[in-house]
Amino acid sequence: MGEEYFDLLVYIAKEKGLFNTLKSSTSKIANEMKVSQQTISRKLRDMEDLGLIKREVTPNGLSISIADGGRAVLKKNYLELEEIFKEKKLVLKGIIEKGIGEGKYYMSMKQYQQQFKSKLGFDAYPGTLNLKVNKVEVMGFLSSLEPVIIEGFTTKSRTYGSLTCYKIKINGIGGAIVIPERTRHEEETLEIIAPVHLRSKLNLKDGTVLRVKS
Amino acid sequence: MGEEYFDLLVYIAKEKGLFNTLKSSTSKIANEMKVSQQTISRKLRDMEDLGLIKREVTPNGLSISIADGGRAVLKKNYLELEEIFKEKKLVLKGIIEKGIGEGKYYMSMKQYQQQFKSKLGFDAYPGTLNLKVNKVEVMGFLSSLEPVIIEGFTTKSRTYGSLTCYKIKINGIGGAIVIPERTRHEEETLEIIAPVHLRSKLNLKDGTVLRVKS
DNA sequence: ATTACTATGTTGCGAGTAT
DNA sequence: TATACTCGCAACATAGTAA
Repeated sequence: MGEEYFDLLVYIAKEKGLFNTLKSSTSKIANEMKVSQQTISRKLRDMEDLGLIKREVTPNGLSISIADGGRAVLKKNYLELEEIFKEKKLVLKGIIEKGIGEGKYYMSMKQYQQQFKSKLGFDAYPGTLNLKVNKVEVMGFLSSLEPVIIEGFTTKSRTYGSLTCYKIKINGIGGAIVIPERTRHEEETLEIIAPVHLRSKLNLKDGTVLRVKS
Repeated sequence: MGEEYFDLLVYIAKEKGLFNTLKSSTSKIANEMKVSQQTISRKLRDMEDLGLIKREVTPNGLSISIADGGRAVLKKNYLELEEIFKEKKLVLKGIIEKGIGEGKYYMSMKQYQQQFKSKLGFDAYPGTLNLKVNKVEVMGFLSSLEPVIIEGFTTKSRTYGSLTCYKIKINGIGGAIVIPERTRHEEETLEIIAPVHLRSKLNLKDGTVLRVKS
């Protein structure tokens, strides 16, 4: 292939862009790229043969510009990487888990409820749906969403931490993923809130596969 | 460095994104990338050692996901290429040349003038300013601009070809670069039109260096 | 079927040096 | 100074095959 020419092609393009001519020397480029002068000399000759660059040798240096072939290689790689980074995961898959009851407890606090209403736009049903998910998939899914911070508070009996929420849709119903402060990073269960009791409304059972969308 | 792992990293990321796990086999990947099974096997092991991927070997295949190091490499390359492709040359430098008179001739045709007014937004002064420029710089400059096509027409005496125009600013005055149809590709002189006589308005003389902006 | 070892090609790198 | 040879060595790729 031609993988070994890519870095040098990027170097040239970064120096003077895709269309201008770079006046330099093999030793100068070699120094900056931390390889030998001989390697740069050989690579540039090879790249010229491959139609990646145009090259003109003068007594005291080189004139290098990127040829159509080189631009094509750069663009191909750019588009591939753009595809990778611009792709945002729109659906998260998980399996319904038996709730452990804690969600119901803190969900009922009016200090949280008021913020759910004002920041998420709905009165949350007092309880959470637990969804077992793949940790890395969650990262990809959440990374494209805007976090909504629900502030914590303290009562005379205990302290309630802040919550990070992400608005989602569950079978068309607007809800949110709720991640309590200081959740273990290895956590593989997400808690989901919604204005209705999702379990009965959507007839969900433990083990059901559920897809939520952003 | 690690240039030889880049293509494989891109392959994995394209398959399943930056966060999901790819279940495949060394021979399947080798087939698709047109290298040997042994090479893929070795490279994946190396990439795991380098912290580019996470890898799990099972009796009937592999689970591969991209690690933080791999994401860093991909992102670095993405940002470099984005810089190269997103950089739009905003200024084009040239030297005022003596006009050859032809511009003035066709500029006065009302069939062109009507289109200048409707498509470029100004009545063009009947004459062009000739600017000697670097061919490759022109390509970089024009590639980021929207071409405006002025249709050709035929009179009883001759045919007037279509013109490709690019709106620009010359010292703050809105004008356009005009490239006649079938211009020689090696042409190094651009013709510029504007609503005023640029030469007198801007006190330009032959040999003056002029910068036009998009 | 897998992955990955060993042995053997092949290619790339760079020190020395010619031009 | 510059580019670009030659050539010894190291790195990479692959065929065969073990596990």
